[in-house]
Amino acid sequence: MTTAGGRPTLEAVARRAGVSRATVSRVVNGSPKVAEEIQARVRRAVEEMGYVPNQAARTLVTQRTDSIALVFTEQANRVFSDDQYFPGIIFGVSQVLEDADKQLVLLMAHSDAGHERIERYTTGGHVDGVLIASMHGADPLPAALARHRLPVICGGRPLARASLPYVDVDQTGGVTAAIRYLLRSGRRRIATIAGPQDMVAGIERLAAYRTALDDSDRRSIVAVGDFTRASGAAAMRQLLADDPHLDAVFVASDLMAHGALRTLREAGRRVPEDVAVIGFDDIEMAQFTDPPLTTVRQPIVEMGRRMAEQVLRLVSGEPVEPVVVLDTELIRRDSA
Amino acid sequence: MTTAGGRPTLEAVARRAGVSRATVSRVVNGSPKVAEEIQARVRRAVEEMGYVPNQAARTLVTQRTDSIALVFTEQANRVFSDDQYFPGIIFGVSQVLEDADKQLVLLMAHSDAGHERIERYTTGGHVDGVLIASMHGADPLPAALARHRLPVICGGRPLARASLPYVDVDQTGGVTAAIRYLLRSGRRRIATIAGPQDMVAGIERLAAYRTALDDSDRRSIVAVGDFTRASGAAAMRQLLADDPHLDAVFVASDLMAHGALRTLREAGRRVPEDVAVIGFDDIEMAQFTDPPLTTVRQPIVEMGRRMAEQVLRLVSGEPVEPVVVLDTELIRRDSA
DNA sequence: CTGAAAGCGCTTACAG
DNA sequence: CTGAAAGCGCTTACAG
Repeated sequence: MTTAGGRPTLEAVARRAGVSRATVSRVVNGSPKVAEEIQARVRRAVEEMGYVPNQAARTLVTQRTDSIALVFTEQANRVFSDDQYFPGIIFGVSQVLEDADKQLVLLMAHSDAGHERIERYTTGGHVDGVLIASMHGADPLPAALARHRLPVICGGRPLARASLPYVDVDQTGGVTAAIRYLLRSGRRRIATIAGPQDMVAGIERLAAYRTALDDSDRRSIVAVGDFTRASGAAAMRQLLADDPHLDAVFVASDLMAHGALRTLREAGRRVPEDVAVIGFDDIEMAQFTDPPLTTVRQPIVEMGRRMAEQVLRLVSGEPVEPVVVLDTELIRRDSA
Repeated sequence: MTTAGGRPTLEAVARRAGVSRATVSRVVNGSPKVAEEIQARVRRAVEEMGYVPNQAARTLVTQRTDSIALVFTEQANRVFSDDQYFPGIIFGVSQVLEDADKQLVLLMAHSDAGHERIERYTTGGHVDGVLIASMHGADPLPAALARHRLPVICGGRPLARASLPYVDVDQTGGVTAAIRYLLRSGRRRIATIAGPQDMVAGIERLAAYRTALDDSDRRSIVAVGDFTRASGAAAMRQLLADDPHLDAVFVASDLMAHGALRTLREAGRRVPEDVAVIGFDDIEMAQFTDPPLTTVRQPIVEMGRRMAEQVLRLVSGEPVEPVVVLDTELIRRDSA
């Protein structure tokens, strides 16, 4: 009694061990109320036959999949660039899921059809819970998932009205620390390169920049990028054209800051003497730019970990805090 | 007739449409031999009830999962750094799988227990095929999978004796082009920072460097890194200590080259005047280093795509070429 | 503590 | 073209 793939079934193991299917099932699932001796016999049979439970059959009856989906809906340009966000989140999530013996199913959508496929897949009972790693605009997915009563945790505050539990970093605190530092060190014309304004991280960092400047009565000088280096380089050119006398720039991601640094070098501006630059992220690269980048550190891997922990809690019916905010920290290097 | 999760079943749809389960199943699966009118009736019922087939039930009978596993067995330091390899492969694979309506299941192992879990999972009938993205040493996983007759495609030539189909880039061609270029431009002491010597990419790039130098009768000067920036910076320091007069260095990855660039700057060496630097990868960052990096471009996303295409072919019973090698190309910028 | 039996939600020959 | 029925490989009350 083996499957088409040649794998032995519960039935086969039971026969070999001279017990019923039910007993083998209990042993395999670690039920305590099986006689020692029989347990040993079953275990031996399992071992000898290389038995592995068929997950589909198990899922069909238990209604559990032991899988968690991690959803990225993102354009090529960002995933493709060496943005640290994606691998960082994936890494954190996979660590926690690995410990919990859950499977990580990665769902990526690069198109509308892909979006629909993701909705079908997640609401189709393939996974026990969903992690949404990045959202653009008022993504309808979270609400759709909530309607199906699927446990969902978002990375970053969802922009849609639906209130779902999420994990985020203290964007405002980080940006405020950066701007205050610039102010304290005597910078007078502080510009910013903002992130995409359809993403909450982009929106919140820009808002925090504005608020921090308002307090100090400096005027804001803004260009918008999309978190890639190329966009940072272009935004810096625009900023320099808009205000040739700017003496500082807060950049909403390290990658964009890297692009801005190149533009500044090409324009003959010295960093930090002429222009101070502060990034956001503190990816490894920040230590290797010229000059090394002063930046706001956000704990991306930790964010992935917390998201995974929260969804696991939800899956097992425990309550979770609706909002988890992780600390950010200004890391001083040489660029400001 | 709905499931515990509240989702409607085939049975429920059939009842509503006034037909049998078999007929609904045929319509849902696109069987052509169902009367037009009945098809319409069924489709409407499906629509109205928001029916989505239960994948577990389907898998149980068809023995297909419509999922493909992508396996990474890697230390934290590499996944965690902003290495382009992982997201690039994931991106390429996910594009192809998305088009084929297959699911990407990401399997990561950071520990021995994780390794075992992956073997259990993949051989346990959860996926139709496996992609192994990076291997260290003579990883036993490929052989284990082959034993279970699971379709497997490797990224890079497997080091273990087992001969499995793989997709790779033309490592030797790329390295040779780099070294010859250095030679032609009159460099006399050409060092290398090699990748980890338990990975085939590390091994082959070093071997190609040696061969190319042998031909020219220059002696080799070698330091070994692990593909991270920090290791590149350290290796460069060692190289400078070993041979203060070196005038060129071929670095086996762009990230390590970035680290090497910083060390050279700290040591007061000008690039390319004093020391020419050539990297390998051509990730986005290479355009933004100071100076912009001359490097060997390898098509990582394309490699992911090809791996996915191959495994899909295997899954559907078609034959595949045992070896696919993608071209590499020397990209000239300012560092050499 | 152990087993017989029902049932999870599908697909697919087999009849008609 | 359509339906009744068997069966995929498990888990889990229910008896005993």
